Amino acid sequence: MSDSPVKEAPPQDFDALRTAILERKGELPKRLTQVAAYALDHPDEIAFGTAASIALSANVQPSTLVRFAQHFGFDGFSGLQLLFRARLRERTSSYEDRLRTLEQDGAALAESTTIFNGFVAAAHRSIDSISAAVEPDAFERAVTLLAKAETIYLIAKRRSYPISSYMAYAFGKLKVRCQLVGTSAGIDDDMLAMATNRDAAFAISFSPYASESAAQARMMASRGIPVVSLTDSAFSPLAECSAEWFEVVEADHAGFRSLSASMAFAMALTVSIAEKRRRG
Amino acid sequence: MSDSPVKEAPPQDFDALRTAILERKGELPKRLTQVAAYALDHPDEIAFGTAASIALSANVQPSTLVRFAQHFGFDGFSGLQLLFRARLRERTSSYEDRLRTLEQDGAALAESTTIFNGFVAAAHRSIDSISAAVEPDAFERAVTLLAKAETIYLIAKRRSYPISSYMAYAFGKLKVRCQLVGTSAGIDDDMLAMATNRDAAFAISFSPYASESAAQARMMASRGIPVVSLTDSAFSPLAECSAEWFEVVEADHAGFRSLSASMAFAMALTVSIAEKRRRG
DNA sequence: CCGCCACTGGAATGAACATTCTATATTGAC
DNA sequence: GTCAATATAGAATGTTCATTCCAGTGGCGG
Repeated sequence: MSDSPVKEAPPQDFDALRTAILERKGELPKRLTQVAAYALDHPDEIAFGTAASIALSANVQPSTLVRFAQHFGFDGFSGLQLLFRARLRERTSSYEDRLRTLEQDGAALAESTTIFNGFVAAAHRSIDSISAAVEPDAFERAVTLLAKAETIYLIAKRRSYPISSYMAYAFGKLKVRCQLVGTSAGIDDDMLAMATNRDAAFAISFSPYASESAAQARMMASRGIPVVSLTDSAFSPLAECSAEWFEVVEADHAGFRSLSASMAFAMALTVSIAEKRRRG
Repeated sequence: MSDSPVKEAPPQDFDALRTAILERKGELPKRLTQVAAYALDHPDEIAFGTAASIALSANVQPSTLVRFAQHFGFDGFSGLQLLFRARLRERTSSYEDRLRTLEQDGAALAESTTIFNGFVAAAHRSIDSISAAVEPDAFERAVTLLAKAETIYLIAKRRSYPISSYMAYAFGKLKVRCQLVGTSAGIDDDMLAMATNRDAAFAISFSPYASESAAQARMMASRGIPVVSLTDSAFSPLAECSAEWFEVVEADHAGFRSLSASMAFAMALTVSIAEKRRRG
């Protein structure tokens, strides 16, 4: 009893655990060695399975798993399992742990620095996620579609507007004809009315969706004008009326999103379109 | 009872489920739609969480999750959860070979894919570089300076305009008074003339520098109005007349720059200012 | 205006689960 | 060879969880 409260601290991340296991694997009892080997060989099983199912496939008793976890300082098996799950999550976005370290520093730093670091990390994650989410084939189809349009109509309101306005600027430089919709009040619908089916539209809208943008995109689609869209959820009203649509989930910091990933996407699209045109 | 045993078969993999959800999202009741949106937007949460924890963060009842799963032919929530877990298992590998394609650039890939990858990589580099280049102390001083201004004048033309327009949008949401300069032709100087030394300005300009922006910033400075600026070189005309200035070098791809890093910086600044004000 | 039906929230239920406990087995020392 | 100490198996326990059930609500058609 006298020394049991002196619990050694459990490893905080998967790598630390892995190291600890390898260090101590020589001095571990037979069954625990067995568990150790199984854990390192089948980490996914540990992450998803229940104690019973893991015990079965590792040929040990469930209680052995618990004792194994306790040997490494965890309260029980569940605590250990968390590390295996966290590992799977982070596989996807390697910047998540960096973000966490940044957030931990928070205490000593000025608040503005914390916010800055937060946005930098969020931007990184967003860009990782967009590069995973965009299908090269779909992107190519969207480029083809927009490249053969006579005029590209850019539909965007509110938060999305800065993106379309930069696209309009770049299109101008690249000598691609485009029409920015949503700039000054009132005349939007008149401009859209001039679109023919030799044109195409690119719409951007993030939650909460501006109902106008959705309505305008739908209208274009119903007139046979192909619509490509960028949005943040498969549930966006834009998705259903678009010939091609892309999902970008901007990671947020404290509820605010920077448009970093969307900007990268928009530029890639813009330049790709111009390039495709230039080649005929 | 007569037809309830005729259960429709549940989707067998994540993509099938996703498709099914999107198909039926129109005819789903309110709460189930909410779950559907949450599920597609936060698949990782569903994979790892418990029904209770997921219900909490999706703002529904646990029972709703079960009903949702049953609507799609599963026995219960657990069956649906299996799909989300399977997806995560598979993604580990698919994410890795996505990275591999990113590296073996050019060879067999469509040009648009190369361009896309290029912009993603450029965005990453830009953000890395800005997080290294911005001095926390200078950032803090800039925030302090702008936070105590009555009105913040945002000066930006051309390529920088999308950034300032997003800042203006965010400031609006955050109830910080600001004035966007450079929007419609002609009245800029009149607006700036109204600025007092209780105000402040934030100017953005990248090479090739719009001479107007530089002139306007200089004019503000000469009237004792503090100017903070974001630019891409120490030789920028903005640097010399600014109380604080920051350098962001957007990595370019094929000569075109996305504004990813500038956007992250702008949002960090905007939110920091609002936060500082809120605290008094 | 009334009654029906689908939807929803919340509590009740029962199953699955991790953990603990105890009897038994194994190991190593003297 | 015997004893002590540690490890292990398997049953018992108490908790957490998904699921079910029921009452209340709102909307729609008669």
